[in-house]
Amino acid sequence: MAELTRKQREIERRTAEILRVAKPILVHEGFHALSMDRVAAEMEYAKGTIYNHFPHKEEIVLALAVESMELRRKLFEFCAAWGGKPRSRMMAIGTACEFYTQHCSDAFVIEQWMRNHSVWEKSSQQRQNLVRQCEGQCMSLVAGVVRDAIGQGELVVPLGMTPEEFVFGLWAITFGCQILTASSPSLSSLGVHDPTRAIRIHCATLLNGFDWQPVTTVGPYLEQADQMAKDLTPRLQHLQSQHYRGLE
Amino acid sequence: MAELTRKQREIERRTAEILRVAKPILVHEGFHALSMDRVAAEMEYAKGTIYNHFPHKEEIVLALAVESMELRRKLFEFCAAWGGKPRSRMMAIGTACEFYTQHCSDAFVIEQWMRNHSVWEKSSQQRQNLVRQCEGQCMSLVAGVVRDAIGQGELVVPLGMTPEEFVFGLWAITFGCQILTASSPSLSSLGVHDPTRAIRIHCATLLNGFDWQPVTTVGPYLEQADQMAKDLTPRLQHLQSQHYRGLE
DNA sequence: GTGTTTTTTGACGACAAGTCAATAATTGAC
DNA sequence: GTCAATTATTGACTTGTCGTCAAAAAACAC
Repeated sequence: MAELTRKQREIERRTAEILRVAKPILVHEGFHALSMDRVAAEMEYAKGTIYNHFPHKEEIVLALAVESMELRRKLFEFCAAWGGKPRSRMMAIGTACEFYTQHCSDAFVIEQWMRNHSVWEKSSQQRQNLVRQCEGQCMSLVAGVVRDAIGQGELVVPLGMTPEEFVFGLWAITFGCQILTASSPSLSSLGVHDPTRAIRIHCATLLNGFDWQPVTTVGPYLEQADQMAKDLTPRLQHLQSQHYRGLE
Repeated sequence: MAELTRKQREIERRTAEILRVAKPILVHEGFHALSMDRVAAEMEYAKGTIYNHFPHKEEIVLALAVESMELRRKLFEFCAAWGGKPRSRMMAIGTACEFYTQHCSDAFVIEQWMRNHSVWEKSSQQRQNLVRQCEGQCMSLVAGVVRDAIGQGELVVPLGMTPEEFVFGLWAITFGCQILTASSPSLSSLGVHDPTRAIRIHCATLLNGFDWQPVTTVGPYLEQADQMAKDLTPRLQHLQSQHYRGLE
């Protein structure tokens, strides 16, 4: 039994090593540059050995995506419990999203590859479920904050909308902003000079529109957001480094 | 000169034919299934001939994307001029977005492929510019509606935000919703049962949050949106069929 | 009709995915 | 310690695609 575990561990160690080698290739050179031959060559193993770990490169991408999503969930977990009122906890989650995009850019890029049709549909049900599970946990965390707000009488969600559908709006706006920023290099030439600031304003206005108490006007809100980013950044960085240390 | 034009036309006719053949492959079977060999075989030409028209398949995708973006612009042009007050014109544009995603799903899928890193970066500057130009025109149309609202005193955009940054928020939320809907087949299991309705509510609430006059409560807004979709759909369908007829 | 230019063709080299029979290493029974 | 059985590793091989290019065919000019 102990034998089996040692072997098991060795295999897992090498699986992790494959991911470590594959990650910078995927992130910096793109999916097409990530070839099994190249991973094998860089690790000084034969190609067949890599195929013993992953049936195709799409599966490597999804394995990396699971890592990324788990980091995201960690950040969300931390922020969902941060501060006092639900509304400021929601704001903290927004800060986590900004942090993730800006400071965990590898993870963010990997998440985009994961959402690629051809990558997703080729990958195993099992890893798809892991991703979905993480996604569900992130959703639950944020919806939990919304539920708290409703429970405390600070928010009324209109017209039979579920808390999850409420969250979906915020998810769509932050996600959309990030994808557009990443895929439209010329946003500034379109007249959008500071997308992050714009989205902060939109989020604040949206929550005010729902009359989520305490309602905060945009000016003070932006200052609060800056302050919160300053407070949270070192703690999130700590979580991030913990996460990657845990994977070695 | 007339000779040259005839030849020119023949070349263009075949270029269009290539796109006609490539489109269903890309839309229904994905980018990897779209190979030059296959296009050549289906057209009963040699591969080299296809390469005379497009230097690689990424360029085919971008050519299709230009078609798609032009259709989008047409729909936007029509809707930006529809109805009376700026706020209802903005609503019409929202309806156009829904129409585009639901009834021009080919075009919508193509747009997603176009935003793929590896596709975009490989395509020619020239076609990238055509896409950007269309994107810019769409942005201008929508920002124009915002400018009208500001000019008529019905909207105040806060804190030195440009109208384009205002539009960016709406773009992000609709775009984000569409991508998430397309790439998360399990939205419903996350508790999001009617993403379109949710986004309609969010958009209405957001505009109300900005105090864009006339402020409409969510209930009547949803009814209005349904009515507008009913009124606009046949007209948009007409534009759509015109568009594709124009390409033959 | 003939020489020139343009277009089309498909064989070819390069490269990556994924397979698998042969080879090497590990294990555990005795 | 030996050896048969099991397990892991290897890299040559098949298949398929990209993108090129010299040769063949077609179109054209005169």
